Amino acid sequence: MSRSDLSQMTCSVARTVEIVGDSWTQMIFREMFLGSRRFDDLLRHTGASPHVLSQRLKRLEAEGIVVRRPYNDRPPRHEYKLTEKGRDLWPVVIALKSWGDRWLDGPAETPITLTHAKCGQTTQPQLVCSDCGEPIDALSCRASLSPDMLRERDAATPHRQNHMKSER
Amino acid sequence: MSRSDLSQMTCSVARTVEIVGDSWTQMIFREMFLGSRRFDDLLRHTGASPHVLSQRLKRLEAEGIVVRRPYNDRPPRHEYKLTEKGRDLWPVVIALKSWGDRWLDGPAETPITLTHAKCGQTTQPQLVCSDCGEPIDALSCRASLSPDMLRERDAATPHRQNHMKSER
DNA sequence: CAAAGTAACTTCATATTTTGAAGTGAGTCA
DNA sequence: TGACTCACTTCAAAATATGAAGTTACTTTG
Repeated sequence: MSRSDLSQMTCSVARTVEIVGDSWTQMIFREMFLGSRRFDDLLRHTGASPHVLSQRLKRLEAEGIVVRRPYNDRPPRHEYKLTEKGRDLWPVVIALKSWGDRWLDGPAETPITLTHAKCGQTTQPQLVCSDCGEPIDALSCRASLSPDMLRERDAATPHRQNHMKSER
Repeated sequence: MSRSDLSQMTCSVARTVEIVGDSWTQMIFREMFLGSRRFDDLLRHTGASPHVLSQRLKRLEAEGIVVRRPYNDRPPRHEYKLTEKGRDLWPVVIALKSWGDRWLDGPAETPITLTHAKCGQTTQPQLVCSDCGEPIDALSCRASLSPDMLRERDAATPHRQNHMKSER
């Protein structure tokens, strides 16, 4: 039982990070949202090693985020597709892209341009309040924690315990 | 020059992932958005080891995402704060939280509740089109890639080169 | 004023993971 | 028959993480 087990935490951010919080997984999502389906395409386009890609895809499959299925019988060929659960991670990738476009030096031309099918316009997705519809950011929101989560956050970590308390 | 160098890529997602695409960094952001400033608080609340926390904070400081500054001279004490560049990563953390709340089994009560200061209501931030204001998702958008990025994506990776081409 | 505590780290030995290259197997294509 | 493609697996070496313990510079408590 190495590493602090994020998957058992109360916090939904922690549990999500445990599943999708690594570079290659995030690169895989970018690629899948751009349309890659096949192992070799993901390999070439993400730059991951075959070993890492294989591990990540297995994990994502086990989590129900991608499905692996044959698209050809002879020779046996497989493709990986995002499930609805997987497609719903789109906002994560978009948030990464938006931040990079704004804050990192890059090419003059935005590397990925999004077009909204319904309105036909180029779009830069924005976060808004579900209640009033106004744009929302870190400074305009207050977070409150459930009792369970407060308890968990206050608990001491394995290393660095509270030595003094209760010899009892 | 180990590992494929994501920081040199054209894609803004790749360059962002290189900086913030690991579990502990993402846990640090969650914590800082919840108000933690001090090393020991981040240590306790994220569950990271001191070594990892120290490395990550140095990195984030070098990237201008957090600032380290004294809040006390005698004894010397420091705090870490998000810069505007750092605060602007809020949508990433919110996207992770929203996905976790929707898709992962967790406690009945949402561990983190957000309240929008301006309208005073509980909110679940949503992504909308910057042009028409309608909710937007993976299926309602089309991505197009810049020539630079297309070229990069098609290039062969270091391992797995194209052996046959151009004996001359 | 000595002992205990606290914040913010660093160091260290061990364990785990990643990397990059090479290999494998099933089947097609020329 | 031989070359090739896809989808991986295996491997050794390198990099990174883990968890415990130690360090430094002070303050607080008895």
